[in-house]
Amino acid sequence: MNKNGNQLTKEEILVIADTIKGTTFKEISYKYGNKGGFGLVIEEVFCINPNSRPLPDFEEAGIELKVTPYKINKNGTLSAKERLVLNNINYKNENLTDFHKSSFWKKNETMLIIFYLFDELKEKRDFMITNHLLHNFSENDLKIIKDDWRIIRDKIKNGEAHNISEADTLYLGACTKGVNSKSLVGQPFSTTIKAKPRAYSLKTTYMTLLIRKLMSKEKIEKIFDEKIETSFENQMRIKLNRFFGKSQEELKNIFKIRSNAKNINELLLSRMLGLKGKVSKSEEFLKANIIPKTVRVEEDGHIVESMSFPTFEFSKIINETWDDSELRDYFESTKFLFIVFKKENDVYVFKDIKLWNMQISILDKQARDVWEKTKELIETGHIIKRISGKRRFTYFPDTTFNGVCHVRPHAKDAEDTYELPVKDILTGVEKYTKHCFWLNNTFIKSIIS
DNA sequence: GCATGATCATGC
DNA sequence: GCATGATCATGC
Repeated sequence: MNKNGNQLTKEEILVIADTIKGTTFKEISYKYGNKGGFGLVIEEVFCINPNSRPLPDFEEAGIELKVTPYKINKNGTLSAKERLVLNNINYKNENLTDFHKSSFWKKNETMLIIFYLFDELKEKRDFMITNHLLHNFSENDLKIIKDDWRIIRDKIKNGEAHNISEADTLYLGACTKGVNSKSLVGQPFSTTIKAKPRAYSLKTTYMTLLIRKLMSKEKIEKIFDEKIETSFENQMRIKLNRFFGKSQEELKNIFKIRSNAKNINELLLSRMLGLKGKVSKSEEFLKANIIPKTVRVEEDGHIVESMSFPTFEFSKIINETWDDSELRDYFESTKFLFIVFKKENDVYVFKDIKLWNMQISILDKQARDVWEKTKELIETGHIIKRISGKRRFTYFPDTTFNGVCHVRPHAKDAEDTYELPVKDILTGVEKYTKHCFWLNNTFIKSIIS
């Protein structure tokens, strides 16, 4: 074997990668010496020294080495266990003018990704390396990643490095990277506000798709076989152009859909984009973690309904802190595609689409306030305010609380409940109708217009 | 008329 | 059976 990993050729690297396929970390470190973490063990195999240089690990071959876990879900599908964390972003030194000169591109243009199977029932040293992939970004992925990079770059340029959210971008993220959430670093375009240290990363959902394409046979449809020329959102708009202005009924006729399912609009969008399956199961939506949502606008421009999200468990929320809460994680990692229908001459007409994610400043202020208030009410048993006939009114934050979101029932019926960790003071009930966080209709209107 | 509680329709 | 997406319905 070559003594210096930096000098290995691509072919030599792939040969070595083949030799560790099907082995556990225990077996490898027995053979090569145990230097600690998984990444270090693998670097030992390839005779490269840990470094944080701006160049790829295999300098000559131009390949960066990555080691990452995946898992088998309860339903048998595979998922990445975590995002793939790449190089740190040095806010002050990053090249902010040219993507091809950025630290991201210089280091990660080509990656050898080694996958190991995570299993919570096993000890870490028994995890097995099962696959590897020499990864180059496809043309369309690269287009999207360049746009993502510009979004991150613009935040830094605008002195907004502290407001970067993973959901701002589609595939390439800028994840926080610090010993704890309190460590902060300076940023070049703001003298007053420090930001969390961050690293480039490929989103968990992006990694999941890589894994499924590599290891499972399931067919995943792509929205874009053609080259993406403009932004992802605009490219979809171009595809949808001939359907704007058509009513729901017209669209149902065009695609011969008879269903009255409540997700009919997602089905229609899928057909309009030329997909056989659902748009939420398309490669692009899965990779970027985009959830489609219907918005109905009335003739005068107002929106009647607020927007629901998955329910939360009362007993879970009280054991969370905001920073590690399910709600924060959800809005920090999820993008939404609003499918906008507007009422015209008594029918709802397909108007437009809009990609949206909650900005960090709103997430960590208004959404947090609603969450903290909700947690406090559950902890103290202040749930029911009064009862009126069959209806039970609660203390949960309502639409007037701060104009962004509120808490309301979201269940099959009133008897569809989760346990309350603390009995309700007024009635003594120990379980309550499932609730979720809702985005206010007025807030959605402000996003759409 | 709007806010808030309640519930529907479907698919997995 | 239930999560999900969506909308209905009551009463203030």
